[in-house]
This record gives sequence, C-alpha cells and structure tokens, in this order.
Amino acid sequence: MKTIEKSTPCELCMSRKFSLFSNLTEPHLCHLSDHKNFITHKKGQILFYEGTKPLGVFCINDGVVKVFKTASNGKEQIIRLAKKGDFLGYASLLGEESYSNSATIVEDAKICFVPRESFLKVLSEDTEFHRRVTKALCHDLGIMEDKLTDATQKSIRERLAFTLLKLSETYGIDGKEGEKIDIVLTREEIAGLVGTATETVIRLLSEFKKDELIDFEGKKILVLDKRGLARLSDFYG
Amino acid sequence: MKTIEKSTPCELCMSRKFSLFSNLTEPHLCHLSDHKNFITHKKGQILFYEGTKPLGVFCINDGVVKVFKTASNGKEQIIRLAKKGDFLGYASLLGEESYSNSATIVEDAKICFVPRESFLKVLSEDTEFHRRVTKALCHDLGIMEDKLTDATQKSIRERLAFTLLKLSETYGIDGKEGEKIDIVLTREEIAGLVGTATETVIRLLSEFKKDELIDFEGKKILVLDKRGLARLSDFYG
DNA sequence: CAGATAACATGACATATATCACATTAATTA
DNA sequence: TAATTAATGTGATATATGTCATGTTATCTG
Repeated sequence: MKTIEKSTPCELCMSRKFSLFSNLTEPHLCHLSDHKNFITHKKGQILFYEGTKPLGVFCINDGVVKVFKTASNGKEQIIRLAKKGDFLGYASLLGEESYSNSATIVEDAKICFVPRESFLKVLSEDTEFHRRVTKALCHDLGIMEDKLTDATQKSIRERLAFTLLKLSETYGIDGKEGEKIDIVLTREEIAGLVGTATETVIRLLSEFKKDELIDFEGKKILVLDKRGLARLSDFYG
Repeated sequence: MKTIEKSTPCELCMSRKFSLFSNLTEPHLCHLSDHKNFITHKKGQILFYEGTKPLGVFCINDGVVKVFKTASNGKEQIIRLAKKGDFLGYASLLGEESYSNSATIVEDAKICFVPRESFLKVLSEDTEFHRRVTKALCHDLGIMEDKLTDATQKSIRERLAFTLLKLSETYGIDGKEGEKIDIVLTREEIAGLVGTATETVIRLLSEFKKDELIDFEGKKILVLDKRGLARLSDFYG
C-alpha cells in the first residue's frame, strides 16, 4: 500500500519554501534529509489515529489530508484540511500527548515523516525555528477560537457558505465560469467540515445552486457568486 | 478604578507555583518582579479588547477572568475562564497578532502585567520555559478541538450538563448538599460558555433542578448528581 | 461486466432551540 | 428609599435542522 521511494532531499524540496522548515540551516536540512522517510499515500489511507502516540511529525509535500475528530455520535468533525507545506502531528508531539485527532488522505499525497528525535533536535538547536513553531501554534489557536464562535453562533447555512468561500480561497482556480474549488470532497466530508448532517449539506448545496451562488462540475464545486456567499455567511455583522 | 499596589515579588508568589512561571531561575524571577505591574481589578472591568495590540502578558494572581469573542450577532462566546496561575494574552503576543479575543473580570482579581520585553527576554533565555509555553499552547489547541467538536455534534442540553461538570471540577467545593460551584456567573455568561441563548440556559437549568441534578444556593449552583449530569452530557458514547 | 458498495438525492416528520414579548425579582444608584 | 437598571423567569411561536426511510446514480471490485 504505502510506497517508500527515493525522494527530493529537504534542501531542494519546493514545498518546504512555504512551510515552517523554510529557514533552516544547511546542516539541519541535511540532518532532516538523512532521517526523514518519504511515503506516497493513496486516498483513504490513514496517517494516524486519535489516541495513539506521535512518533514524529508529518510534512506534506503534496496532496490533501483531513484532520478530524470522531464525535461520540460517530460523525467526523474535520478540524482542518492540510495541504502542501503543512505540518501534521506536531501539536500532539510537542504537547507530549497522544494524538488528539486522526488524519486520513483526501487526495493522493506525498508525505515526509520526520522522526521525533530529529524534529526535537532541530527545535532545540534552532531557537528561531522554535519561535516560528510557537507563532504557528498561536495562530492556529486564534483560528480555533473563530471556528468555535462560528459553530455556536452561526446557522448551518451561514457556515456552509463560509466554508465554500474558505475552500475557494485555498483550492480555487479561476475558470471562465467562476472559480472552481479544485478538490474532491464528498457531501459527507463537507458536512464534517461544517459540522452538520450530510443531508443538510446536500439540500443547502442544491439551494445554493438554485440561487446561482454555485454550480457543480463533475464532483467539484464552482463558486459563481462570492459576494452572495459572503452576504449569506454573515461576513459583515 | 484600577489600583496599583505594592505586591508580592514573583519569587515569593504562591500562585506562580501552578503557573508556567513555576520553574524560572532566580535572576529571571527578579527581572520579572522588577518590571511587572500589579493591579487590582474589580468585577466587570476590562483587561483587553479584541483587535488591540498586546503589550505584554497578564498573569492572574487571584480572581476569575473571562476570555471571550463577540460574535457578529452581538453575543459573547466565552473561550475560557481563567483563574489563579493562568496566563492571558500570550498567544496573541507570541502569534504577533492583535488580540483574538477580549477579557473582562468575572470575580475581583489581582493580576500582574508582565511587559512584552520582559516576557520575551525570559522566553528567549530560558529554553525550558519556552518549551513549557509551547507545550501549554499545544494542550490548549487540543482542548479547542474538543470544544469545536462538542459544539457541532452535541445538543445544548448535553453541552450545558458538560459545562456544569467542568465548572464543578474547577470551582467545586464540597458541602453537605452536593458540590457547590463557587463562582458567580449570570445565566447570560453560562449561555456564553455553552454557546446558546440565555433563555435556553434558564429553562434547562430549571429542568435540571426539577430532575434533582442540581440545586441553587443564592447565585451559585449546587451539583447534586454528577453521574446524572455525566449521563446527560453523553460522556460515554 | 455483474454485483456490491458508496455517494447522492428527496420526502416526511419530529423537535430542540432561537426569538420576541412581557412579567417579576434582585441589585444598583441617585 | 425611591427610581433605574440588570437579571431571571415564563409563555407563545416559528423554523432550521436532525433523523429515518427509501430510491437513484455513480463508483469500485472481483
């Protein structure tokens, strides 16, 4: 299933440019290159499970990974979608806790695994890197506060509209017919992202389509009217 | 309004024992003592506003502070209640962002303000301290993930029951008639904590009382039946 | 390619919860 | 202590959304 291949060394890795590893020293990059593990993952595969111990950090070279929690009712709450340049599992590692969430592949991915010791070595030797990691954690915390507030104070319709806007921001590619959200998510996954039932997403999406806010192109969503979605999502008070 | 008084030096501060500052070196503690600012705050006063720039870190010596976001509908979503030994505002400071939330005093508080420079100095000079801060941030992130999942997947009744359990865990003092939650929160504040409307909290609380899960003693809540609340809060699948 | 499975869709229905309006009680302030 | 204001409580009502049932379509797998 999982394939281990020859991979680009970290020094030459392009997706690194946009990641927390962007400004490491040459020796540290070499150290990571020597110890990392490059693996190709197919859609649906599992990176790690909630409750298990983190043995290192995942660094996405390409593809999309969903990070989610399984609620007591069995539904998945997607915490975030991670893409090229994103790190996974470092919060649990640095928090010295078991994984607080699970991660599975949404779009075929190339991922480097950096073992715990290597990551911690770089972290302790490069204060500037540690500072950037801290900063990223703080930023994520602010995002989670926003998400919590939205979850409790906004309607599902508002949240779905907002989710579509966010997705188009991250995965949008311009086309003649509006912006295409270039990532395949099932309705169930969108529901997990918004925090609602699959049927509700289906209904609301076709409502949005009827209102000409979006359209469908195969399995992908076309955003036709960003302002309309922004209005719906209660962007401004 | 705000009173500046002589205060215990950090070296002798008792609430420090349970805080992130617990294991600092003597010189660093002295540095903090020299530069901190001890202020007594009364209920209702504001510590900082969302959107403003953090100039330092608040360290609670005594009292209770609510950290909240104001949603677009005007309601307050309480992110957390901070108590003795807790830090405030460090995430925004370290994230190099404006405050992502606001903070006001819920119970009269004694709070030390540590200016940005002093905090950053200690952070950069004491790697172990930096590691503990990082660890705390990671832990908070996990908590926020739980909260988000609960917010989207659980009912208000479940969340209220859970909130009461959490409050009794933190502020509970044993009495003959069950455990008293020794903190005064308005129904509106409980609503902000749960993420619901004030009226809903009022109704559910009297339902809980009718079902002999809780009772009221003045403005405070008595938890009579923890297991009952745990069952209601869907603690186990 | 057939059969199985997953994804999508739609209808019917129940209900938890938000909202609005108003009454009562408690707390604050002049 | 009267007068305001804040907090609590209750009733009526609307509705968004979850749930269940069922059907259709697409996708996967042997």
